[in-house]
Order: sequence, then C-alpha cells, then structure tokens
Amino acid sequence: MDLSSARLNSIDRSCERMLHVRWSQTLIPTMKEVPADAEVPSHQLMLRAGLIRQLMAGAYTYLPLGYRALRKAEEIVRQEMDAAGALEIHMPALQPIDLFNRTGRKEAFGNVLINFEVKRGDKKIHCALGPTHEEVVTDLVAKLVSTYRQLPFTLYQIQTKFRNEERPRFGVLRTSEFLMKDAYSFATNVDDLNKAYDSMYHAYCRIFARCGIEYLPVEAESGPIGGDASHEFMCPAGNGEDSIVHCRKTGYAANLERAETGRTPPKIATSADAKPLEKVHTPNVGSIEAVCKFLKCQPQQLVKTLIYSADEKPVAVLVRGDHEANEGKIRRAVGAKKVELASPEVILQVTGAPVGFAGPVGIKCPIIADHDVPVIANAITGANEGDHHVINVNVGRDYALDKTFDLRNAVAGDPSPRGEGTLEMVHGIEIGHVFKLGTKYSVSLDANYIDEKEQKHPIIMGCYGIGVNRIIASICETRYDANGIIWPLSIAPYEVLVIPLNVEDAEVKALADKCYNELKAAGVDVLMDDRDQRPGFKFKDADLIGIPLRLVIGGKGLKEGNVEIKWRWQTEAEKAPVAQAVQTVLDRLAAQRAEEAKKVPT
RNA sequence: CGGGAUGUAGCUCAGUUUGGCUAGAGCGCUACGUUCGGGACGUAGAGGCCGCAGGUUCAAAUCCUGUCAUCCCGACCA
Repeated sequence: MDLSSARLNSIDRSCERMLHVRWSQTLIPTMKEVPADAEVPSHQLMLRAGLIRQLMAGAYTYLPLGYRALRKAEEIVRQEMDAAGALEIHMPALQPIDLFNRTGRKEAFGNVLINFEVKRGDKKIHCALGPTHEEVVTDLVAKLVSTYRQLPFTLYQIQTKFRNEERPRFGVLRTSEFLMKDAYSFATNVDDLNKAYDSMYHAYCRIFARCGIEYLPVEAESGPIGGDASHEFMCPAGNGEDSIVHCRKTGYAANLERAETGRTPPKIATSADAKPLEKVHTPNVGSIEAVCKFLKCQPQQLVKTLIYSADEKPVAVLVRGDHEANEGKIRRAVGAKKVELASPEVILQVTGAPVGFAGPVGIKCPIIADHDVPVIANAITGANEGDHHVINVNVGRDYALDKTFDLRNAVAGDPSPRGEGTLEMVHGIEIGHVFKLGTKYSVSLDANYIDEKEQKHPIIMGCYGIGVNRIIASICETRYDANGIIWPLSIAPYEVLVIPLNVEDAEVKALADKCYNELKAAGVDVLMDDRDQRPGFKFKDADLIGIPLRLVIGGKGLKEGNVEIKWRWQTEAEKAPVAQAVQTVLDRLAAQRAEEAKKVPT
C-alpha cells in the first residue's frame, strides 16, 4: 500500500468513526434540571442536551454532540461557498497590530480588539487576535494582485474570531470567541462587485434554508457606497438582540437603523382650533418624561426639538415626543456627510437655553421636521429659555415649515414603504451579513491593480460573514418543545437514534445491533442508546437531545413482529415489520431530506 | 462602564434575617437487591477550603470590610 492510499484509508476510517456511536461509549452529559445561569431557551437546551459547557463568560466548549452539529453547519456553509465559486483559505488569528493602525480600526474597535505584546528576544511584537479579517486579506491580496487580469475572485475561510465583548450574554449567542465564515470579494468594477454580492446573497439563502432556519434578509445601513449595499440575515426569535421592521404583506424588511416608513407628507396648515400661545414655568423639567409628568400631558402632545450638528452647522430636528430621531435619515435629509448631536455650547448659542428647553419658536437655526410634527395641534415645546416651555404651539402661526421628512425610527403600525401593508417590529438574531465595502481597505492598505491602460486603481471589495455558532444557537432558540431540541435532519448531530428498550433481552439487543450495523453500513449518522436504563429515562433523553428519527426496539413490539419509528416532531410512532425496519428508516430519511431540500432556493 | 441579583455536594436549592452541637434535602454518582414501554424502589455508601482574603467574636456558611466570579437590565456591538 503506498502512502496516498494509506492516507485515504485513514481518512475513510476517521469518517466512519464520525458516523455512528454507542451512547455508552461517548460523552453526552444530559441534565434533567435547568442550570440556574441559563435564561434563554438555546442556552438552557444546549447545556441540558450536553452540547456545550461554559469555560467562562463568553467562552464555551463544544462537547461531542454540539461539535457534530457545529461541523455539519460548517460543512453546509463550505459546500455552498465552494458552489458559489469562493476559494477557501485559512488566515492567522494572530495578527500584527500595525495593520489595524493603518486602517484606523484599532481606534474604531477600541476595547473590543483583543491585543497584547509578546516578547521575541529583545523585541516586543504588538499583536491582535483577529475580530475579522479585512486587514489580513486585503494585505494578502495587495501583495498577490497586480493586474486586472487576476480579478475578480472571492476568498473565504471558516475560522475562530476574537472580540472582547463588554457584555457576553445569552449563552452561545454572544461570545468573545466564535466561529465565523468570512468571505471577501475583489473586483475591478461595481458590476463585478454586484455579481459577487448577489452570488453570496443567494448562497446565504441556500445555506440558511438548508440549515432549517427561518431567515429574513433585511436591508441594513449601507455605509460608504449607499443604495442597496448591505443586508443582514436575521433569524426571527424572541430573544434576538436586534429589532427588525417587517411587513408581512409586501415582504419589506429592514433593520431599525435603516427602515423607511411609507407615511405620506401631511398638509402644513395651522389648526382650526389653535389656542393662544402661552409660556409656562417648568423649573428643572428638561426631559420629555418630566414635562409630561409636570404638565400632565402625553408625549404625543410634545414636539421634541433636537439640535444636531450637520457638517458643523447647527440644525433643529423636530420629532414627536414619543418618537426617536434617526441620524441616518437626518443626514440624508440635510445632505450632510456627518451628523451628530450638538454640544451644549452650540445648543446654548442657537436656543439661548441649556439642554432640554429647545423649541422651534424663535430658534436661531434652520428647522427640519418629521411628517408627524405639523399635525400636532396646540403642541408643547421648549421655550428656548431655561426652565420654560411653551404650550399651544401651532405650525404656520408660531413657526414656519415648507415641507416635512421621514426623520424618525419606524414604529409598529407605520405604513410599509412599499405602498401597502403595515410595519411590525420583530426581534431577530443576526446570523449573516453581506456588505459592499468599496475601497475603504484597499485604499488604506494599498491593494491596487493596473488596468488595460496601465492606470492604477484601488480594488473594489465586498465582505460577507456568517456566524456559524449562531446557526446552531438559532436552531436551538427556535426549534424546541417542552421536552427538548427538535433538530432539522441536515444539522442534527445524528440522524437516527436506535433505542433498544431492554438491553438485557437478547432478542431486542440482537435486532438493535443488526439495525444499527445496517444503518451505519448505509451511511446513516446513527447513535444507539445501548445504556442499561429504564425506557422512560431513555425516551426523555432522546427527546432532549432531539435526534430527528427514533427507532425503538422493544419486547412488546417484537411480540407483534414490529419496531416503532417516530420523528421527533410527531406524537405517534409508526409501526414497521421487523424485516422492513432498516428499509423503512432509509425511506423515511430520504423522504425527509427531499422535503427539506424543497425549501432551498435553486 | 452604570443599575440589579446570586455564589453552600456534579445539578437544583434550604440554612444567613436573630452567630452556637458533627452543614442539610431532592436529583445524580458507587455497590447489592427488587424492578423494567415516558426521568422506578429499598438498603448501604462516597462526595463540602459554605467563591476567595482579611476582620469582629469564646464561637462565623451566618456579622463587617475588601476582592473575585457568574447571571439579568441598560450603554456598547467592524
């Protein structure tokens, strides 16, 4: 046997070892009780089902069952990346800090970037642990690519990332060390960038569909390129950290930062029953909440006046008291590059009052207002004078407005921007992100190419990430019942669980062994619960770890010549004759695989 | 980084308010026996730096000070 066939043989054997196992010989530490530290379902279930154990806040060990699931997710990601033509590489997690200095991200990441010095002889090397790999990959490509003829291409890797989370939480959902698939596309023109982006977007849809995750691609803040340049892939889940605005009717979905509303601009006219303007003394009453309490009114009656600095010029932004201003929308409305809340000095300058008492009446700077503002009759606003508000403020009479804008965060009940339907708010887990980067990194790291006219240009990039751990966590967060996890067939640590109910019964044991051996010979991922335990105990564990298909072999069934086959999500088992047991399992698996495949976009 | 909570057996927790015998229970674990189709029962056992350090006291799981860790809410999150 030559070396290569020996290696193949050993790979074969290691693959075979992956496929099947006896429970008594593996490590599946299930827990009956809910660990006190775990709050959200995925965290509780992953601990209870013996998938993970915590090392410290934000760092978890994947145990055999959990690691199998993780590797299955990883493999689906890898297959779809390969199919999309991306090239797999593996970059170091350990990176020189210099790269982050050059892109300005040492500053931008701040405390999130884990970095430290190591001694090498009499030198000190300042390193970072990669929170993502834009710097490393751009540096690599800068050194490898010189001409347009080498482009375009997309590189990807599946690798551990490190971020010093200020507050790790929700078990595996937010950790300081996590497995991420990150891909980077390199192109000479926007067309090729768009092609790479679309191809990644499509691959992502296939990946999440194959993983059995309910997912929603949402429009996200687009950054430097503008337009349709960024999507987050969200898994709707009650415990998700992100708020998504979603319209069921039109399918519109966007994150809160980005979501438009379909409101129509109101007619700007003074209310027919406008009451006389009146100044009231409101000592130390600056916040909306305090004003409402003091004047016994509702926040909807107030006009919130925020002083922003738009490219260093002050502008007053008016939104209804119960709404939140959206900086991105303000930036676009005034056509500024940079928008931030003005400093107390600037506020004093334009309003003549300290923070908390700004209002549109008599203010010394331009005003822009949200659609919902001019329709408030007899509104309450700051008086541009310390410790005073004005009541019965009305547009037209007391302050002027030519037009109104969409300036606030969307709220549930807003009309969809697609013309029909209503927006609702859902929470979601961010499981993927695709982003058109442009030339931010290629410019700062000198990644250029020469075109056919020998002109030098920065390479146009895109980046595409998937949180592999979050795939597992999202499944556990959304697919479970009172008894445990309900895995999709594609990600389940094992596809089939064989349960001989009484391992002391020679006939039961012999049939279970036969089924187990035949299933593994047929290439099925099969786990056999060969433990000498009572049936109820084994059923409970089976439901907890959630293996999709359960094959029960017991004395009672055997007397009738039957075994029982049951999907985890069914309540009643199907009886199959002993002779057809294995074939029935294989048939059911094939049918289910086909069923899951139907949901994958082509 | 602000606010809140909790650290006692592998897990879930009692005991702390009001200091006082050898620190407890259930589950799990070990051995033997009886059981055996949805987390059985009996008997006998093993298992504790009561988070850590200092202090008060004749005496500290219990009171005081400090510290560490974990969880939750908020801020932050390329």
